[in-house]
Amino acid sequence: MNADDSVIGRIETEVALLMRFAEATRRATPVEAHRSLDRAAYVILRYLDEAGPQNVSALAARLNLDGSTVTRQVGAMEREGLIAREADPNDGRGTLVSATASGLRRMSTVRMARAEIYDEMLASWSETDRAELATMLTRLNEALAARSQARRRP
Amino acid sequence: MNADDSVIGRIETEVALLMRFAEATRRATPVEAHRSLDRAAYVILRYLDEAGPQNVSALAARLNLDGSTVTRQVGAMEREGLIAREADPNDGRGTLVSATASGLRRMSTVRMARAEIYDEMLASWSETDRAELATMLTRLNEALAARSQARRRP
DNA sequence: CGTTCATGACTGTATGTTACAGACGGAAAA
DNA sequence: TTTTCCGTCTGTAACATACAGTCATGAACG
Repeated sequence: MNADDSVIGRIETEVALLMRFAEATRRATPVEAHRSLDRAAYVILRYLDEAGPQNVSALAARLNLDGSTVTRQVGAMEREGLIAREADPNDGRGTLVSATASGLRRMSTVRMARAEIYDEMLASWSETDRAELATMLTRLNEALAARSQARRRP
Repeated sequence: MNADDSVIGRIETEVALLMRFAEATRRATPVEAHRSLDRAAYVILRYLDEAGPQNVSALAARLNLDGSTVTRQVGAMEREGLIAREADPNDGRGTLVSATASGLRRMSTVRMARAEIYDEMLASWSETDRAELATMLTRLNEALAARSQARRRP
C-alpha cells in the first residue's frame, strides 16, 4: 500500500507541504515585516505577551531551543529594544526577560499582517469551515504537545 | 479586539505553533533517521518520486529555493548516492536530477516512520476526525498554493 | 558552616542552510 | 555571427542552531 492511500499518509504529506509553504512564505516576506522581527523573535514576544516575564531557561524549554540559542536571541532583541533583561529577584543566577512596549507593538503588527493574509487566503471559506480548520489545528497541536511531553520524560 | 478572539487569529496562532513543533521535532529526531535524510533531501526525493527527473531550476522553483542552494543540496545527495545527475539531453546547459533506488528507499523509510508517529499521536482520534484533519490540511495547502501562484504572477 | 553538587546564563566553536554575486558555457534571438 | 539570455556552479557571507565548557549562584547535606 502506498503511504498516501491512508489518511495518516495524507496527513504526513500535507504537514510536510505546509512546512515548505510556511518557510517559503517567511523567506519571501518583504524585509520591513520579516527582518524587523525574525521567526524566533516573534514567538518569543508572543510567549512573553501571553505568560509575562520569563527567564532564559523557561523560554528555551518552551521554544524547544538550546539555552545558548535563546541567550543570543534575546541579546539581539535587547539591542533592538524589543525586550529588557534584569536580574531575577528570586534567583540570583537567573535573568528575567520581559517584553518592552515597543517589542509588543512590533509583534502585534506582524501578527495582524499575518492574520490579514490568512483572512484573504480563506476568503472563500465558510465561517463553519474556518472554525473547523482552527479546531483541527488546535487538536493537532495538542497531540503534538502531548507527545513532546511524553518524550521529554521517557 | 484581541487577534486571538477571531477564528482567523486562532488559525494564525495554531499554524505558528505547528511550525515550532515541526522544527523542534525535526531537530530532536535521532541521527539515524534525521541526518540520513535531512529536510531538503526528503522533499527533493518526494518530488522526484512524484514528478520524475527534474533539472536543478525546476527543483528550485518547486521548493522555493535559490538555484545555488539546490545545486549544493543535490551535490551532497549525489555523494550519498540518493540521486544521480546527468546532462539534460534536451538542453546542454541543464542537469537532470533523478532519484536512485537507494534514495527512494531511504525516502520511503523516513516517510513510513513519520506516518507511524502521526498514527501513534492520533491514536485516540476517531477515523472521522482524522479524515477531517487531512481534508482541512489539504484545503489549507490549496489556499496557500493559490496565493503563491497569485504572488508569482502579480 | 563549609563542601559538594546542581542549575542558570553565557561564550567559544562548529555545522548546516540559505541567499546573493559572479563566472562559465550552451541556447536562442537579432 | 554576434549578442543576449538562461542554467548551473562556485565563492562568500549571514544566520540560527547545537554542543562543550566556564563562571557564578543556589541547594543539599554532613
